[in-house]
Amino acid sequence: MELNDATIREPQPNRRPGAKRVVNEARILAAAEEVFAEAGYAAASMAAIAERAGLPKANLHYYFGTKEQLYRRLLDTIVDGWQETMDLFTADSDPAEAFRLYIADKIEFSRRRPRASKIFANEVLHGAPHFLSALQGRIRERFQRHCDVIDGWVREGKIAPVDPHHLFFVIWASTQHYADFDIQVPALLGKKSLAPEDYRAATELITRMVLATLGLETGATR
Amino acid sequence: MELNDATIREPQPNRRPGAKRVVNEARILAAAEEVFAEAGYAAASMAAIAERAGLPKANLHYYFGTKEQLYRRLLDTIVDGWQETMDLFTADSDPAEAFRLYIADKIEFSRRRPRASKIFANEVLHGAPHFLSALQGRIRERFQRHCDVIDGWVREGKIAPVDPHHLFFVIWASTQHYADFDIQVPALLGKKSLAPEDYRAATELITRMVLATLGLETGATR
DNA sequence: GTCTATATATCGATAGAC
DNA sequence: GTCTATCGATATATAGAC
Repeated sequence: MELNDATIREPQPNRRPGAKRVVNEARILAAAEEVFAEAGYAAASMAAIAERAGLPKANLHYYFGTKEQLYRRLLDTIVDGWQETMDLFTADSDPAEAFRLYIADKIEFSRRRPRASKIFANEVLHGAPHFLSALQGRIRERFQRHCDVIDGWVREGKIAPVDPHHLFFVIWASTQHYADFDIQVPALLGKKSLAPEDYRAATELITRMVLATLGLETGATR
Repeated sequence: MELNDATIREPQPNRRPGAKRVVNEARILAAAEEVFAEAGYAAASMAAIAERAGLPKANLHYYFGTKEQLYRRLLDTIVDGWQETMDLFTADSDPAEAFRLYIADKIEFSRRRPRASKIFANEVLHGAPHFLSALQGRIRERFQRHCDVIDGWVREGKIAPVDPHHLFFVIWASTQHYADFDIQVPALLGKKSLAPEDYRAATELITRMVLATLGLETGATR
């Protein structure tokens, strides 16, 4: 379709066809992330998402079909970038530096996108009905390869013997705790919300715990 | 009321009056723990709880009034026993032994009552609407006293310097992970469900991490 | 105390006018 | 493409017979 007078009735004639779809889908996804994180999948309502997106409820179904399709689209985008961070665990990377960067990255994600972390936590908490097959399939396969790298470091004597699976479970649990429990943590610290120094304290403690366990502690805790 | 012929129409005449109430409330609470854990508060239905308890839906309202009252009763009983375990952190207890026992106890709770842990996690995850005031009040006060004990150990040189708040956050996150994420953990391990040795591996790793961080590692990892 | 029947509200999803 | 009106299902809660 050419951009001539025939397109004059289009709301934004200077954009390519479908531009409005892109904008509206982004608005809906942003609203959906908020509502799904606050309420959970089952309790989230399409009406609430529509209201927060500033669109009629029927538009959501026009763009995404069903509530489940909208949710899965959101869940996929969250998890896709999830494992990429783990790619810094390669056979020839420096163990201490790799764990340092990984933990800092995970805490930073908890600070910047707590809602994404909460959506994932809620999904797993209630049996991962939309995600179990991926978890048993591609997610596990990639996770196992990263664990193999850690096992290699152990065999080479670069780090103390450790079960990499459980080590990652502890790192994930600890770092994601600062997103998923971001109501409880400041409440127990007697604060209204978490400040940058709280995230820094968490990063340093978790890093120190991991490095000490692996015999990589360089001495001072900084 | 005497146990004479006048009581013959009672279903269980040998029990005291109100015994049936006790039995039915227990059945309802047990069913509610399952349904609330699987679905979350908002998505759990009184009909589902009634079905699992083997009682008509109206009986639940007769015994507990509203869905929220039933939920709060359940939440309170869960959290009440929660902090008691922390009482083994006293000024004159042995630090290494206290953390060893505490972590083992937390993992054992995750293994035996994963649903209780999930109900609590779901509550906090979605803003703790039924629990925030307790969290900012009595829970925090008691937590702070336990943190003061740890601070005392640091001043006396019994353990390496550490922020007790964040240390407990990491311990809670790691131990409760094996309940709240009990779908993900076996899936990533390539198992159908967690075996006793998995919980033992988790306990030993978390204990080792904490003791190493506090300078309490006795040498061999066992 | 127990349970059927139902009131009222809200859910996801869609038909159909524009 | 957009939005109003509405359908059928399901939610919490309760009235009232037993």
